[in-house]
Amino acid sequence: SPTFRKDKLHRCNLLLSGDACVYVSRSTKTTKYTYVRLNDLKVGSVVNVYGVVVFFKQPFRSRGTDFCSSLKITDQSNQKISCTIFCDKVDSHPKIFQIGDIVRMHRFKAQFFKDTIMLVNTFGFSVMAFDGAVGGAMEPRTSSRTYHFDQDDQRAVEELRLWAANQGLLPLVPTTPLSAVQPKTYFNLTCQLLAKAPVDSTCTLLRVWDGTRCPRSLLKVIVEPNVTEGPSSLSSAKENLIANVLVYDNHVEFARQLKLGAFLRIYNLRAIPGSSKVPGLTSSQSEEVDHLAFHLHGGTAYGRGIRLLPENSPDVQELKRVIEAFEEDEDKVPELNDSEMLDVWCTPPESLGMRTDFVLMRDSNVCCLCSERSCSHNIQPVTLSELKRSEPGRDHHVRVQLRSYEPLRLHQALKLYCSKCETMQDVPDDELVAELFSEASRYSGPCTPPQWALSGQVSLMSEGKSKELIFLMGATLEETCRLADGYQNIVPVRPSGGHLALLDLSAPFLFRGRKRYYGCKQCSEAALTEVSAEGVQVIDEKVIAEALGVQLLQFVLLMKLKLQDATDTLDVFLWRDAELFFNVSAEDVAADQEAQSSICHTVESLCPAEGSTGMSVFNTHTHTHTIIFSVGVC
DNA sequence: TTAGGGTTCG
Repeated sequence: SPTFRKDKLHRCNLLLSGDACVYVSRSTKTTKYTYVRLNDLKVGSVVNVYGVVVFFKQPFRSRGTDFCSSLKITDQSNQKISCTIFCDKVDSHPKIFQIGDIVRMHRFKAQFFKDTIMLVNTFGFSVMAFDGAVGGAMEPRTSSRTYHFDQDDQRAVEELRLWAANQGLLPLVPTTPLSAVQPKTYFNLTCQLLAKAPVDSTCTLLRVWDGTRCPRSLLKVIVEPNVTEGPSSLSSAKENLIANVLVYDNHVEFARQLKLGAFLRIYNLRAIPGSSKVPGLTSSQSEEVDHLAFHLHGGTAYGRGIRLLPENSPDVQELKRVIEAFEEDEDKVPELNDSEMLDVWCTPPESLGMRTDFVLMRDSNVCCLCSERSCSHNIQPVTLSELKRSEPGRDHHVRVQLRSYEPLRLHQALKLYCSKCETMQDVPDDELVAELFSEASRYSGPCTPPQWALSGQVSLMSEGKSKELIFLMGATLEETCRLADGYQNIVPVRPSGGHLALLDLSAPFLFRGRKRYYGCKQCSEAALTEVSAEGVQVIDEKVIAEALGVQLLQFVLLMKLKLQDATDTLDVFLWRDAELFFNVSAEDVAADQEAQSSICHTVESLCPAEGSTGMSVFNTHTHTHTIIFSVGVC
């Protein structure tokens, strides 16, 4: 089509009939982009530029329909240029982490505003960001599936880094640890989110930490436990490190979307000494005077905002090291050293049997929905130290407190289990899956779909197609998910050796609504064959997995709990009966927010608040190498 | 279209 732009990706719906077949080729010829210096912008021209960020605002919701980012950049010409980006997709905005980051901007229009020239994005724009440190990672931060980045780009980034370093543009301390926060100052904080709670419609509480201890006592904000997302109580050592951050107004929406365990950078956070009134408090906070409160005021002045930092960013890696060091220190258990525990944590469960491990089940007394347990409840409780000395193969009751649990981030408790080879693995994160989709769509070539497959157009939001199976090629993860909203069964495929094949099995082989299904790499012998709907009411994941030669992986929950009584502590694993214990299915947990919240509530209700004498009774049954607990509450 | 850097209601 003449309306297609060369070297651009175009998306279109194709309606094919009969044996019609369409090949869409992508040019491998690369365009040479030209970049202009910031002192050479002509009003009205659309340009590509490189620059060092000297000021930025994270994307914020504008009064229009888009998010808006605001930057000021400079380059070797020393000209400082303001840039505005409007885009409804936050992901398309520049991912700026700190002053001194480098950006590459394509298709920005130079225009006049208040007697000065500035840049605004135009149709087809793209933005990339890079670490600004000399010798830093060259990996571009971009959401683009396909992007152009060659040696010239690398050189441009390196040159800007050197220049910026000589100009002293990189801040010496981009963020301040809690241990160095001064009262009455504004600072940037890199931290992990442990819990959050809405305070009122204009204010949300974020409980964060960075593993360092603020020498000043911190404001203790108490909100109703039932509105808190995340653990309502933590060990006192950990509690002392937690900063309560109150975020207001426009930041509330962003805060609401944050997931527990996320790594954040909060910009322009204000440390306020002394008492301050906090809405919705249930304790007499105002009497406390010598404490620091942290406020993220409303508005975007001075770049106020919050950004989610990716796990692989160097700052997050460093933060994790500090946090882990603290946790290791706190978690020292005499009978098991940390590396041993870590081994277990990362070891498939079949080898857990080689150790004295414990699996918890929830007792019928706790929750009426649970089935009756076979153990009897007139067994006298034993202490943990007695239990540890006992021979395997016996039933026990123990009266203990649940001191802590891991992982704090629920999604890490969710694992994929292969019943055939009995191995367990983490659920691949979206970033990895998206990359697999993107990889699969990059390889094109002649491809003959099997005779039984019909090619054609699909429209979104089709209902009642429970017997339909769609093989989808060349779509992104996002597109696949969107399509899965309307279709029951979607199998992503890629061309391979002239035929259709499944994607790498690290990616889900099947999407059914919000649910994703994975196959075992080791045990599957995947081949694309026709799935017969005959004799079945609904084509479900089992039918499809079997037809495709995929060994279906099962969602399971794995948690580590630390039990404590007056005599000892005991680390126990909750695995085989985790679903019964929580009264949710792991598969639902993978796709359903409500199931996730239900687990949080259960764990929190069993983890007694600091100083409480609340006790739980755990009934245990030991056999060979595993002790099974059945839990009741007294 | 929106914003167009420049501290707060809390």
